[in-house]
Amino acid sequence: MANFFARTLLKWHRDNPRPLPWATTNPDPYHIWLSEIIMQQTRIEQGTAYYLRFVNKFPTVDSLASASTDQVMRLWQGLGYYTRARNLHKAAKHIVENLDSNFPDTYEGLLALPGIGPYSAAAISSFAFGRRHAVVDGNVKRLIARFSGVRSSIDDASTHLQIQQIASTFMTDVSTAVFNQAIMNFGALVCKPKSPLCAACPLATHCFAFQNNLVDALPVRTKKKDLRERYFHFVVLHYRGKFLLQRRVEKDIWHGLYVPPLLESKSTRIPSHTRLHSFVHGLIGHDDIEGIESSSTIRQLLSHQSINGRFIHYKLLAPPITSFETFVWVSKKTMNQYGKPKMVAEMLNDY
DNA sequence: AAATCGGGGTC
DNA sequence: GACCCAGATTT
Repeated sequence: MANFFARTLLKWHRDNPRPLPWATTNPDPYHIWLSEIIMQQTRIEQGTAYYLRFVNKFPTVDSLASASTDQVMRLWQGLGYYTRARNLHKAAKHIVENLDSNFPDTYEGLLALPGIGPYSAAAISSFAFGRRHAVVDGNVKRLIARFSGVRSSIDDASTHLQIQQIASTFMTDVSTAVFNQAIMNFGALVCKPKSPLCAACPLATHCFAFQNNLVDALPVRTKKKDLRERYFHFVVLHYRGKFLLQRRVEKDIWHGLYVPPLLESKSTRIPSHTRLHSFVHGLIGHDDIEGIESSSTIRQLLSHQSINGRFIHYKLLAPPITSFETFVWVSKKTMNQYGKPKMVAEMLNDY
């Protein structure tokens, strides 16, 4: 079975090339690493443009390490899961400062870097250094759950381990890098989540799900919980051609991005005049302001939250008295230096 | 083990 | 709308 799987998979791979900018005949570990971090939980079609921008702006790990946090976050804007960007930057600095700018060339060495977990350690160690570690990503879990008839939830850690072992068995006696590339491509292009191409699938003759009419029932996934509704009232303070942005800090969404100061509430209802003025006073030390306009509510769905955002604009009638370390007063021009969440970037572009 | 972290494409 | 993506990290 293992022999059939690998032989068939690799033949399909030869017949169906999928050019990827970072997968060249002479792979650069920096390029492989960069691509793997960017592609975590991201479709190739979405992430490739970001990869090209990063590798163009930061051609080497040294150039990435010397960049500012704001530069990195700005380039990452729109890609989501921003902890990836901060860990990418942290790892780059670590490699330059402590590893003489050389990437670890083992699975364990890579795993120790921030932002690199089991999948990325397997991917980078195999693609860049030819190490024998089978990758297990969403594609591989789905494909093997169907092919081998894995009935337990692919979200369980024990199932993940089981699939990892099956993949390792299938990988025997073939090039690790080619096998890993092939199995992910196959999962993405043939054994798709919805409407997989079973009629054209070369593995179908030995596929448990196909033979037992369970293709739509596998893989089994754990039901996810409902979204948390949140209501953000962004307060946009305008003063002499500039407006205030604030860097978001840890333990919430959009860490490291910049947003107008926001007042969170339990409903879509606009906060009271009193509460808004008190909030502004806490920010700039006075509330000598004049309301300009308020937007309607904009809804943005995240993986675990539903954000209902509203923008309330004020003009300052006196200069700000107080400030905070996270504040930046930006103009239309300088605002582009800072990474912002989608709904904030769109509001500023439209305003 | 479960929760958390974005945004976009696809059906 | 629901699902899911070259997952990792924290709780």
